Order: sequence, then structure tokens, then C-alpha cells
Amino acid sequence: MKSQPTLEDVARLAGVSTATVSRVLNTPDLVRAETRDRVRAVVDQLGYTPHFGGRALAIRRTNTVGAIIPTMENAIFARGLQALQTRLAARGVTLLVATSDFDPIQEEEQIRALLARGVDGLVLIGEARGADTYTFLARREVPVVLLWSHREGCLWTSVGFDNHRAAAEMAALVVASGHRRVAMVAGVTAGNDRAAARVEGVRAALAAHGAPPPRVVEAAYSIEAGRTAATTLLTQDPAPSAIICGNDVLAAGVYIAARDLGLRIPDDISVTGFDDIDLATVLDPPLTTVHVPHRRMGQAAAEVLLRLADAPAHVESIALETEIRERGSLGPGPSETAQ
Amino acid sequence: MKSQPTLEDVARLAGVSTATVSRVLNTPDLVRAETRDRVRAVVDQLGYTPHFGGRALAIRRTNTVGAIIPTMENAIFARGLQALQTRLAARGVTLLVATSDFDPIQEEEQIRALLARGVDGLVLIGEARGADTYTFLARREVPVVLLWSHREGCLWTSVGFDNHRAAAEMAALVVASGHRRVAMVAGVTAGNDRAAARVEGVRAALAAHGAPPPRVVEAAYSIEAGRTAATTLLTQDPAPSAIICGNDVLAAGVYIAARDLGLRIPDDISVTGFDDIDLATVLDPPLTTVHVPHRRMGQAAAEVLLRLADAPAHVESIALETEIRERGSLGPGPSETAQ
DNA sequence: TTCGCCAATGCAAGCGCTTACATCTTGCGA
DNA sequence: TCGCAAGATGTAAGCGCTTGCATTGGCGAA
Repeated sequence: MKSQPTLEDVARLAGVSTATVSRVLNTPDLVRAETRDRVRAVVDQLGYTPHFGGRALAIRRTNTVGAIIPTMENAIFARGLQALQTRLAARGVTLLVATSDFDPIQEEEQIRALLARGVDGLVLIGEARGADTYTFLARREVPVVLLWSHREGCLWTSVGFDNHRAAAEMAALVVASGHRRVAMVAGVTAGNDRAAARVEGVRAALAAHGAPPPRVVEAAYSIEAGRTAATTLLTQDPAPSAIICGNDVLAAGVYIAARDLGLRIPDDISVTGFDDIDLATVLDPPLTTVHVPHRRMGQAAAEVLLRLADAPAHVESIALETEIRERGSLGPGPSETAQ
Repeated sequence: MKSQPTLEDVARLAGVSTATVSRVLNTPDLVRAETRDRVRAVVDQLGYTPHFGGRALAIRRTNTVGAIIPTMENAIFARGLQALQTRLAARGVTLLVATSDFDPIQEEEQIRALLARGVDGLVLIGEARGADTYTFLARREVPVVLLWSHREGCLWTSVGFDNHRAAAEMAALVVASGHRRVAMVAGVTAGNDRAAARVEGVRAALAAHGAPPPRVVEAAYSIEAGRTAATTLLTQDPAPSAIICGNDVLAAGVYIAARDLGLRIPDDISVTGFDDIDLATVLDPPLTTVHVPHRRMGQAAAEVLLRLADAPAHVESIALETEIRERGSLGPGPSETAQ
């Protein structure tokens, strides 16, 4: 890679000092129009771009924030990120994305990597991580916003929704539809507070409505894992009449399992999801699921982060609402006689 | 954000010079074991991390490469990126991701933004972009690899596959299955060589096999757009007996349109896709589509980029193979009598 | 005319790091 | 015992940029 022109090259060619060039770039009002134009012409001619490192060194910030998401292969994180990125870009801030593959160790590594790159702030997904990670973050005093979950009493600023409540509402709806033998295909709960909260929400709601506790099977984040888990649940006796899924991807796996077993949805088995990704509407029948405001979440996170980066004051967490989208995969429970 | 400890802080506390600390971090062999341990202890104690800007300034590289993809909301790019990132990370290189939203202007902006951040290399999707963009890249002499398309005679190093040929093969299969009234729901071809090549491939193959030219409708990258386009095609007279789609997402839209119109796949209408994302197997019936080796593509891109970054020699483009996955959405063409 | 002020610009230090070169030990052979 | 090479460490310049302060040149007021 060719060595790039520097401020000094521009200055020399324009016959001014480096200070003036710098001012043309950063505070143009302080420079006489004539000089400004001359400098700008040289900048264009040389194709000059400021050196990031030099700049970061001098102004002691990078205008960069980092986000660590579990995986990019999940449309829902991607979409939230996209909103975050767009909003940040409008403020001249660049977003650095890293993935942890749902692994706390990897997440910790990525946090260090991003911090080493001098990010001015950090977006992390969920709340569940080791105490030492939080200590580390606190010590660096870097602005952090937790996305995707919101729980009363969390010390860190978060932008998200109440996974427990949303899952409970869905479970309540399932029971209200007449189901009593309810099972759940959950995401992996270890190190994942969202998945865990959803399981707990379902458990709590079923108990509150006098339904027997659900059989819960955990599955990794993939259609295939959902299919396997659902096959287990559907072939046991007695089989559940409804399966609540921890997310839409798992629900898609349940659809495939049902298809393989010759079961019709929702006649033979009801299915619900969580997230409301595009996939939900493509499924046949369309999936009844919990709609999550990913876009608004990404946008709100951007605002919070920028505020946090400007003034290190405490910023209030933001709770967003979820909403059940009824689409047809949840039918009435089995009639008494059929039981 | 608290001001971080510097090399000098570490040096002072360890009672050595900054040079020694730097050596402990970068070339530990040059330092006596005893000193090394002492310095490392202080590094840990202080939680010291090297300042990225300072480092970039001194060594004149960032160990960072940038990638600009059209959108993160498409699982297929995400997956390729993930592979790219993993491979790069193994070599200590960080990946910066930006999105262009299929817009050449935005892509150009992102290129500048990434270069301004001092990326050592660039991954771009596809080949279609303005001549001045290429001139700019050439002038900066930054290593670039083009992903997702591969065409003989392209001057830039690319890692991809022949979109034209793959689409032609699919079209040939459709004709061989007995279809003659073939339509296509294509991606937007303006500024997108992959989408354009796929359309051309289909056209060429149909012509070569004596089938009438296809009716082609372009649609943005979304299920909804695919649905709209398909509705147009399916309600015209005579309706096509098969719809070839420019990608799987559009195919999903076609499924919904067909469902809405009461048409069964593949009995009433055959559908094919392109990309082979997870979605393809979830659809009912599972989608016959062109499988694209996204993972291998991402990995190969990483290798090429690293080689290019080390030695500015020319590196050969890599052509990967695609493969048709027959799954059930492509049925036999209508019988003579039905026509 | 002289003075003071303001706008425009230059000067130079310093941000944190690496590294060529200088300096200082140390241990060994003569 | 001395000299010297090799190993360990320090010194300081310089990477490209920003910015507080100094300097310059006009211009209006006294």
C-alpha cells in the first residue's frame, strides 16, 4: 500500500502551515475563504485523507463505538445493528461489530479487542456475564449499553424489553386458547439471560393459570436443533398440544419436525415463536409470535450511547414494549373428549 | 471515560524504560525473563492496553481490514462475513463491517470511511461500481478482493462463482423438467452485477433450449417485494408454469403469493431460488435452489486478502463451484393437454 | 500618527508508541 | 587481569495530527 499524503504534504503544496490545513478540515470558519479554497483544492488533488491513528492520538477519542452480538447469522440482531449503525453514522460515529458466538469467553476477548481499538462506547447484548467482566468495564469507565433485555434493578443502562413478561403473556395466551399440555423448545439458557427469562416467564404463567409445568428442551440457535428438540417432544406420550418456542428460528425447526411426523399446524399441534423475524410470515401457517421492536431498540441504543459518551452522567434505562402477533399457528386446545 | 494508563506509566512503575515495556509486549525474547515478569505484573496490575492510535501511528498499519456488504439483513452475506471474520481473527486481524444498502453512493462513502480508518485491505461485494471508484482504489494501492462474483477477464482479484453459469444451469433444469412458460423474479439489476448476470444466464439458457424468452420482473431484496412481483406474474394470462427467482428471499415471497392465490407448489406452479439460505429448507415444499459456498468464499477471501496485504503481488482470482439442490419446489411442466 | 484590537496564520509541543542506535553489563577466553 | 563480544536496557527521534499561544498585518479610534 502506497504511503499516503500527510497533512504536511498538503500544507507544503498549498503554501500554508499544517495548523491551517487542520483548521480547514475541522473548523473552517476560522480560515479566510480564499485560503480555505486553496487548501481544499490541494486536498482534492492529492486525495488526502486524515490519518486515523494520528487523529485519535491527538484528540483522544476515536468516534467509534463497538457492538458485540452473539451471531450475525441471526437476522434479528443484524436488523437491530443496522438501525444502530445508521443512527450512529448520522452523528459521524462508526460502528465496529464483533461476534461472540454465544460464548462468554469470546465475548470477553472481543470486549478487550474493541477497547484496545479505543472505542468510545460499547453495546453488549443481554445482561448475563461474569462479575469480573463488569468490574473490568467499570474500571475502564467506558460507556456501555446493554441491549435486548430490560430488568428492573439492573445497575447498567439498558435498552430492551422484559423477556420474562413477554414470554409469560404468550404462555397465558396459549393457556387461554385451551391448551394444558404445553411444552417449550427454549434457547440455551446458560449464559443467556434472555433465553432464561423466557423459560421462566412461561413457567410462571403456566403455574399462575393452573396448567401443569411445561416440559422444556433446550436447543442451540438453529433450525436443525429446533427440529431435533421438537421431534423429541412430539414423539413422547402424552404429546404436548402446544409448543412454545424461545425464538422464531426454533419454531421453524418445529414446523419441519411436525411436517416430518405428519402433524398439521395448528390442528394437531400449536406452535408459537419469539422475535418476529421475516421467517415468521413465510412459514405456513404464518407463525404467531412475540414481536420485538428491534429497529427502535437499535435507534434508542444509539441515542443513549451518544449521550453517555458526551457526558458521563448516568442515563436511564429504556423499556420498550413487545406485542403478540397472532397469525394462525396457535389454534384452540384439544376438546375434552379428545383428551 | 477515564484516561487510560500509558506505556510510560507501566515503565515508571516497573522501573524500566518505555522501550523495554514495548519490547516485552512485542518481542519478549529480547528481554531478560526477570524483567519481563516484572513488567508483565505491572501491565496486569494496571490493566494496561496499548493505545491503538499510537500504535497505528508508529508501525504504520492497523491489522484491520474492512468489508462493505449491501445489507446485514441478508443471512447469506452475514454467513460469508462470519467465516471471513473468524479466519482473519485467527491471524490477529480485525474485521470492520459497513453496509451500503445496495447504493453505489453509500458504498463509495463507506470505502472512504474505511480507508480513513486505515484499513489494510478491503472486501467488496460484486464487481459493478463506477470507474472512478476503481481509479481511486488503484491510486491508494490498497489490497482489494471482490467477493461473490467471478468473471473471466476481471482485472481485480475476486473470489466467487459464475452467477451467469449457475443461473443458466438452473434454467436448463427448469426447461428439462418440461416447462416452457418460464418467468423470473429477479433482484434489482442496476448496479448489481450478480443480479444482472443471473437474469442473463436465465435468458441465455432458455434461448439455447428453444424456450420462449422469460417475462422478467425485478424486485427489491425483500419477501414482500417478491410477493408483489409474483402476484403480477401469476395473475397474467397466460400464467407461467415456473418462476425462477434471483434469490431465496424472493422465492419466499413467491410462495406467499402462490398461497394467497390458492396455487399449490409445485403442482400448479414451480419455483426455484438462488443462494440456499436456511429459509430454503423451511419453506413447504423445500425450495429447489442454487447452493452457494458462502463459508468457503469467506475463508478464501481472508486468505487472499492476507496474502495481498503481505506482498503487493498480484494474486489469482478464485472460482468456486455452485451446485443445484433439488428439493421439491420444481415439478414437471404442464402436460400437453393442459396447455 | 499612534495605539490597540481583531482576524488570520504560524510555531511548536505533545498525544502513545516503536525502533535504530547508543550505552552499559556480564561472562568468557587469552 | 584485561579486552571484547553478546546480551540487556536506555535514549530519543519520529509517526500524523491538533491546539494553545505567539506573531503578523490591517483597520478604526484616539
